[in-house]
Amino acid sequence: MRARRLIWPEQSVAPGFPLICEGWVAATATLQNGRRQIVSFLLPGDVVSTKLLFHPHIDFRMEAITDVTCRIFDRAELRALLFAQPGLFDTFASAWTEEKSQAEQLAVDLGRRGAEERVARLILNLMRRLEKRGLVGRSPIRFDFPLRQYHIADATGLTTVYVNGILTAFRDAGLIELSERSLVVKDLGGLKRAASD
Amino acid sequence: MRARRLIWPEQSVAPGFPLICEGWVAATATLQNGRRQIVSFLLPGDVVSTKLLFHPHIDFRMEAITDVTCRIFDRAELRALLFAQPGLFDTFASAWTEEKSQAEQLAVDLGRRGAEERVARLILNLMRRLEKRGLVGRSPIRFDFPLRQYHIADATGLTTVYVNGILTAFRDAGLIELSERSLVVKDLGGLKRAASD
DNA sequence: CGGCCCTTTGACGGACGTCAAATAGCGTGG
DNA sequence: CCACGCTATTTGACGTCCGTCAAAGGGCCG
Repeated sequence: MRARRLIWPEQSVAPGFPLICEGWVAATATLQNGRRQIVSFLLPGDVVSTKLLFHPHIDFRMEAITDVTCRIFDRAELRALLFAQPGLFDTFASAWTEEKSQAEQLAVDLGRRGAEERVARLILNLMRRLEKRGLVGRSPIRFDFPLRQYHIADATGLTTVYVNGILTAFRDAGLIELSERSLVVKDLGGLKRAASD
Repeated sequence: MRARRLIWPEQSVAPGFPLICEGWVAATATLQNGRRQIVSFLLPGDVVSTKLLFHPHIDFRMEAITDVTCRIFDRAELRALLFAQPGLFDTFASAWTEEKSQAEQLAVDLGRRGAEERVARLILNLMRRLEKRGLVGRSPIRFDFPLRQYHIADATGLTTVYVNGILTAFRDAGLIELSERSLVVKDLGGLKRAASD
């Protein structure tokens, strides 16, 4: 699927159990007044949502940030496999747990953290998730970062204008470099400190 | 367990798979700087967390709001039962899905809604959940509401002072009556409007 | 009756949003 | 290859929502 395209609209029915192979996807909620909140980013290797195994209903607008390829499994088939293989079920349970934990952490961040903390934590979270996939380069710490500033704003509950100020502050403080859809963490300790983490 | 007592501290190990029989519980995250965020309220009939079936690790501080009684099931036993009875698994999957959905909705509210909306939505959410259990009286719409204003503040990411202002505004607008740990919704339509819902 | 916790109220401050305009990138078509 | 238009970034001035601080009532329990 092409970048910046809607993959699935809100309240639609998923065609099966999709897994992201390449690219980044945003799961976005839209309110009446037009405000948007990104509930999660899906990275390569991520399942769209574990709940789709049992409820084919998509809760959020799914939007391709980059070009995306995904593979769609058959629900019934996969479900049968899950019950047949004990180890596979545990893997699935872990993914499930991880999803919920991410959502709860997001709520805590949005409820009780300041703007800089939120942005710093978003960057660090994405970094950690990409690290598990071997998608982060070491010395310097570098990874693909296709998010626009409005993605960051929608994910952190801020405005693009304010996010922009925070990013330039981070740059000026020598914490990160960000250009060409690529992010370099120049001062990991400093960034973690900004994230209170 | 007695009201206002800690049931389980953060990062502890649950003794099994607990179900709340009576009373209200708050699942709370605490940050270094002392700020708190309530991630969910547990009402009578709620499972503490579906993930405890597979990972006995408690992520949040569990605090009794009222006196609480709960029943603790054996993990292994329940897990076996789950795979044996097909219908039971679906019920479980629904509870799982519901938990995640609640967490995501909370994130959206905290990220993109104003203070009044958040408070109104909290009240309506609790009302809907209590309704399913038959714990809401009709004409007038009335239910037990044991939350202190600081609970509301911690759940909505606000301060007690500001929450207080909102509640008096709701009272002055004739939307609710709140006293003696009991809440009457006097103008459901108005409250829903305040919640943009 | 006294102490503690909770609620209520007011004045003030700050973090973040809004509005606006200029600049910079980026893709598309001639 | 250049020109054009759209979209994204950047910057500044100003506004507002909500937080902070402080103090004065209420309620409840010992």
